[in-house]
Amino acid sequence: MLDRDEIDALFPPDLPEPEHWEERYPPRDLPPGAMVTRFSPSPTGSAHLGGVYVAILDKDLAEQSGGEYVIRIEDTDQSRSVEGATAQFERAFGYFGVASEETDGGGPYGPYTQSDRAEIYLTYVREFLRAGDAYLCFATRDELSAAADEQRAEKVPTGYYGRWAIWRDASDEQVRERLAASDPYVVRFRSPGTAGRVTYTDLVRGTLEADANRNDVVILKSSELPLPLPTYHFAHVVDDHLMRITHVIRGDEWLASVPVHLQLFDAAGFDRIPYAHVAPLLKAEGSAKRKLSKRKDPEASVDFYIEAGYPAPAVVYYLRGLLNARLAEMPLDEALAAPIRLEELGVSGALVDLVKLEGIAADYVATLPSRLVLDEVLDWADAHDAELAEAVRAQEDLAVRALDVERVGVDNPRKDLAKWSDFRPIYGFFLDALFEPVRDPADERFGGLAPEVVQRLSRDVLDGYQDLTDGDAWFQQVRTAAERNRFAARAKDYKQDPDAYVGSIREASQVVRVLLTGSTRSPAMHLVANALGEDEVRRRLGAVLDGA
RNA sequence: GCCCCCAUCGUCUAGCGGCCUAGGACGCUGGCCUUUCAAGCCGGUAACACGGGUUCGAAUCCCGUUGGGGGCGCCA
Repeated sequence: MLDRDEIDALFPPDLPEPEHWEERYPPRDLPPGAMVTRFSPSPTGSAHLGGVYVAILDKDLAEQSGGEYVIRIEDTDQSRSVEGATAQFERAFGYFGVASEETDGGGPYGPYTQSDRAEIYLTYVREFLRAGDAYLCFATRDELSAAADEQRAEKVPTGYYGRWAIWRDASDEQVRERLAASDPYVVRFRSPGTAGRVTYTDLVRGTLEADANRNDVVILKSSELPLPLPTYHFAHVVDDHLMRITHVIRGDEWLASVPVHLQLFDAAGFDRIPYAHVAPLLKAEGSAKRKLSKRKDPEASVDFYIEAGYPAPAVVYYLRGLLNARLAEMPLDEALAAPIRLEELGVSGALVDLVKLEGIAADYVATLPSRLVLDEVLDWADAHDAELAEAVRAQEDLAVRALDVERVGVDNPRKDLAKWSDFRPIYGFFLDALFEPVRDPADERFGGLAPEVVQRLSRDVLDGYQDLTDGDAWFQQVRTAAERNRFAARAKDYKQDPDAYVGSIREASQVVRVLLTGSTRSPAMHLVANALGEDEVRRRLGAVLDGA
């Protein structure tokens, strides 16, 4: 082992001792049972839905216990950091209500971005080196991959251990020689290396057992790097200890690394921190399921939900229901306020079901007053659909009236809006700027009726048309025009004797609907007509006569 | 190749040895209501992966098989 002077010479001369950090980040003064959790995303692109999923858990647990919820940015792989990712995170976390007070810009345990904490890690790396719990490794990438090939060929576990751990027991002379030559090195943990098994308790899965770690993992990356940073394993141990985290909640892809982490905590002399490993969000692929992937699945990115304008409470409610099934059975308001319980988390991953989310979102939007819906639509449109924003602002009162149709004063409001982007296809026809009059009497939306019939119907409805507010009276105008054109006045009449008519009242109604809305689906026609006003109704019904 | 985790309707799940002829919700589907489309209401469809044990008794416990997921990086 190198002399202490030689080890210290590898580090900045003014590097603090561990005591310095221990004092700077003292144990938190919190009530008993308070949980301190942390959400630690990597800024490698847009935020992942799975991140929001875990963050909801983290934040809820901290808040319900009177603890703290920390957001820490894990950017120890500088080459993968994406410009602007942190800003995007902030927007996304704000949208879904999982932002934190304790992150960069606030909080006594900062900085909260790992690349800003390099000095802290170095203190502890030096400490490991001094204690002989770590050593310098000059192995090249080629040597490492050759070792792995060999291990696979011998059908033994891959890794840096045993006779493949070529620098573990290297002589001081060898090390000094490489150091003198300024060869790049990494710092590796000297694993206790004992064979055997470890058992530990996971808060989600209970007692787990695995082979003890004997792999000398890298704890500090290459000395070649402009800023040598630790690997995840080491940063996790140091940060979660110094930030006084009480519960490490993370994706279950980390399960296999627990034996390493446990050894690192022990070697550092830190108290172990309980783990809760959360199953990932899944995506169906054919009959198989796999982890929701940001690369392959657009719905894995939180931007997907923000861009489509899914209301945040609906998404959060859905995610909470996946976390704890109990919450999915409760009404939204109640479920958002109810605590999430760690012990109720499922152990196998859940499929993200967009159909179910749509249903939840539609139910939620149906509970909102029209004015509020429109405000949300406008907020969304300002960022994602400028044309819609302009069209709505030009006729805001009409837009509110449009939303009122079959929403206000009824027992069962329409559930036709799941997300803000739905407004345009469903209510856009109300707005002059977005409505495209139907001029072609042969348009396929009329369901194949003869163009002359379409035109005659339109003309007859128009003849003496009144903007009646009584639904039956209003519709009587359509019925009269329909009868005059040999449509059955009632669906039943048509059913009894189809040959006596050119069609039923249904087809005739559809013609009027299409002329009025451009769509084969719409809220009750007389309400639409009332909202539009008589002049506009006449304009729209008449459009199909222009060519005649 | 080695290691770990998981396994109830299409989906989310209830179930923690007898209350299970397996319950609920979403979906799908039939009907009712309705001038259309929704909404609403009523009904239907559909699962304990397989094979061995243990037990008077197993969806529940044990073993194995199969299937799925994850890990084995100077990525997190």
